[in-house]
Amino acid sequence: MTVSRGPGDKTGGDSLHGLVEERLRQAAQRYTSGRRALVDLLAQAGHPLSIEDIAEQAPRMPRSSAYRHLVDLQQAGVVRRVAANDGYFRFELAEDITEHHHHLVCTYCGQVLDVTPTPAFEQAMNSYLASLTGSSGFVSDDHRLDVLGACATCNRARSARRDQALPRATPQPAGRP
Amino acid sequence: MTVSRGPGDKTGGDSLHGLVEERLRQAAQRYTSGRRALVDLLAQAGHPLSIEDIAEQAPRMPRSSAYRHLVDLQQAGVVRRVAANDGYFRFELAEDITEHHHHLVCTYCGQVLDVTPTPAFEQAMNSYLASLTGSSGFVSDDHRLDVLGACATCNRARSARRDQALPRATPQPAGRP
DNA sequence: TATACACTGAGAACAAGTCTCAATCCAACT
DNA sequence: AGTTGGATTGAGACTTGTTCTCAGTGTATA
Repeated sequence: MTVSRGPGDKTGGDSLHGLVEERLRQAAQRYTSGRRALVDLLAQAGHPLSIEDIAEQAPRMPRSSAYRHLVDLQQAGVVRRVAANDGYFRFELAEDITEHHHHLVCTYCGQVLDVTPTPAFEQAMNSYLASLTGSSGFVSDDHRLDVLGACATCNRARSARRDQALPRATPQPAGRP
Repeated sequence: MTVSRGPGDKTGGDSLHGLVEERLRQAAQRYTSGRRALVDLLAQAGHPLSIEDIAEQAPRMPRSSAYRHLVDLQQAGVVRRVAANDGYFRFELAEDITEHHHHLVCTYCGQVLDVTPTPAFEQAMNSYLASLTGSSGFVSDDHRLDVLGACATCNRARSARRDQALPRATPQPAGRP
């Protein structure tokens, strides 16, 4: 498997913007500069972005516009909204635009990394999902696997000083999560 | 695998309350009637409950108390808070009190069901998680798998009238999700 | 009984995400 | 070039799940 921090395989070159433009057109929407900037951000990040991340990297874009663009792009099948464990939404490009992946969620620093599963594991996953329908009647359209743990950096810090407990990321988010 | 709607294997009888009381004691907290009522609710549900579910089934309990109990129980390692795809939190008993399970999330009616994975799949999962450490340096403590799709009821409705699109659960939650 | 501290209820406060509305942009047509 | 209709945008008000505050109540220990 590969851990990526850049755009997925299918997002290289200009095919990404062509694809997005086509999907927006099918939804009777335009591919304006604001929306293009958002898609660029998501493609370059290579991992789900929070609205805070987006505001940092695109300070000129009002949040209401960012949220609206994300809704529009989601409805056009370009963006997927994922609920992280801290209760805040994060946004990423749809999997059929990048590629199927899972998330490595570091519970110490809060970082989310993308990881592409091995074919062997995806095969096991698919036969498992198929068996669900037989036993429960549940028909699966999609799945999401989040692996919780410590990223390489935090793990090094953790083993460097085993006597001290590392602080966890956002244990009790203040205000409305 | 089994799809459960009742308490997990380890929650039968009175061992559940003894275990919870012990964990609360270790956190210097009491196992009061309000907290016991919440634990009973979660154990009987057998699937993650929203604050709305809890308010329905325990109308006498103020929400502020319910939230506070859930925070306390979470800190004592009794309850786990899960972020559903609609942006609302749901609450369930910790896995080491019930048993390891995954979630079937119906994207039509919003229902969340628990499902216990097959040993074969869990074995594939474990070797996959182990391989992550080698390739990325990420050390996994835990994982969560959510299967998105249509539950048996919604799937029947979906195939009964293929010409009509079924409404999706909370596609655009009004106000603050 | 006295004391200390944990627990509870009621409601205020907070903030992520959504909605409203007036202004602006853009494509298509004349 | 000018018009027109509809999509897009920015600013800010609004909604509402969740957390915080505070005064009052319960409870264990001495």
